[in-house]
Amino acid sequence: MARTPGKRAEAEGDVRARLLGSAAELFSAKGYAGTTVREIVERAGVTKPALYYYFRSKEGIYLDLMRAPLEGFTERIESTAREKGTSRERITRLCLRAYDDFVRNLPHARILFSFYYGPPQGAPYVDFDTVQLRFQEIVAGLLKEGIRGGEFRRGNPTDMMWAVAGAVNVAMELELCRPGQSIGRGGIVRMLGIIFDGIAGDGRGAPGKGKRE
Amino acid sequence: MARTPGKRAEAEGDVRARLLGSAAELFSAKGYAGTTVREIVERAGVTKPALYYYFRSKEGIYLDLMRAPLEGFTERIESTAREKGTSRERITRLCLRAYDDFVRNLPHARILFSFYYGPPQGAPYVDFDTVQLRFQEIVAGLLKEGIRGGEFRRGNPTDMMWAVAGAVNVAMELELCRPGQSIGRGGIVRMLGIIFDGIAGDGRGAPGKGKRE
DNA sequence: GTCTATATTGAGATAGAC
DNA sequence: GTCTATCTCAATATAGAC
Repeated sequence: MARTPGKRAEAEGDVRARLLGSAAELFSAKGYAGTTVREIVERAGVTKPALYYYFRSKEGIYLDLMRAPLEGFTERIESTAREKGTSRERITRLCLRAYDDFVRNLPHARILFSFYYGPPQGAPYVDFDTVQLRFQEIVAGLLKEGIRGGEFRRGNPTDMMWAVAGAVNVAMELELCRPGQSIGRGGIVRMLGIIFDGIAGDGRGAPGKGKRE
Repeated sequence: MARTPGKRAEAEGDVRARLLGSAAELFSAKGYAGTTVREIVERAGVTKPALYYYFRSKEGIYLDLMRAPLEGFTERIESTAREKGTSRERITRLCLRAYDDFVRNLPHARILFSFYYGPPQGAPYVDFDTVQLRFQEIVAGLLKEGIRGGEFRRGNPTDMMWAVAGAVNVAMELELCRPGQSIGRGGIVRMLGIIFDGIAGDGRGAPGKGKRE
């Protein structure tokens, strides 16, 4: 709980915080199973018992690490979804907000993704699905609104949602796996533009600008 | 090399093949680091020295396992890309072919994905990037052709490629992470339809069918 | 609170019999 | 070719001094 720093508060600051930072980097780079307690404490400049003192186990420091970035994400997304605008604007804004959150917590996101797409590696379960499902529901809801209001064509909102989610995923995955080639926020806006306006056309207009004749 | 089965060829067949199958399932389910050779040999109904006899190490069986599904993929994709049709048909066919290959080798694909999105877990490097890049190049090439030929609007073919790749990825990831909700080949065709024709429109036509007035 | 030193377990790998 | 039995090492975790 409330921590009273010991007699000698070292230059680098709180031992607990250093351990958390060290664990984030290592889990992110080498995975849960691939990271050893020895590495975590060495990078933090302390010894093993310090880790076992603050967190009860390797699982403990992992869970403490993952709690923070997931908390609040859903609230931020839901509040963003309530902001005004056309359906198109609101969907774009929502995707950018999710992407911003992702980039802001890149090391944590890397860990979450590696468990989502990969095996659990013996790490304790962290509920990522609920957050993701909520995002998908909200996008699908905005698409339905857009269809009902005549802003979008009739069609299956679930399929549309997956196309949108695919675009956001691609941007995140590039940021994760090919940082040099990342297409960033601009890329998301351009991909969404393509999804909204389509690739097929009269061969003269550019997507997002090509008006019907 | 050529294998001469020992005096007693057991009911279940080749020990080597059983070991490979066992390793595929376990690596796929628990990751490389999370899988022990003890588990592999137990599931195969043999003992450790058998594994070390056929493959020289844990790394050895892993590499033997991953070689097969990657070999030939690029050739199949390139040959598919040469088949006739409109750009739109050819892109759709290409995406479906890649997806079919993915589904056919699901356990191997799961392992590849877990290393692509996650940390290497101490497993030896397998070149997945080259295969993926080639696929992306081919899709981008078909998109450029479609633009040049007037079938598609002008626009950035790289952005279009990412939108297409995102759709294929989503279908693969659903198959991988939510098999019950998988949207399958039909889902890919519908998402590509949305990407080609766009979501925005006159509010009356359905994507893929909505003709200009 | 943080250390040194150690217990304990389970991993990958091998020697050598058959 | 496949086994039993074992080696070696590194991992998580802890006891106990300061």
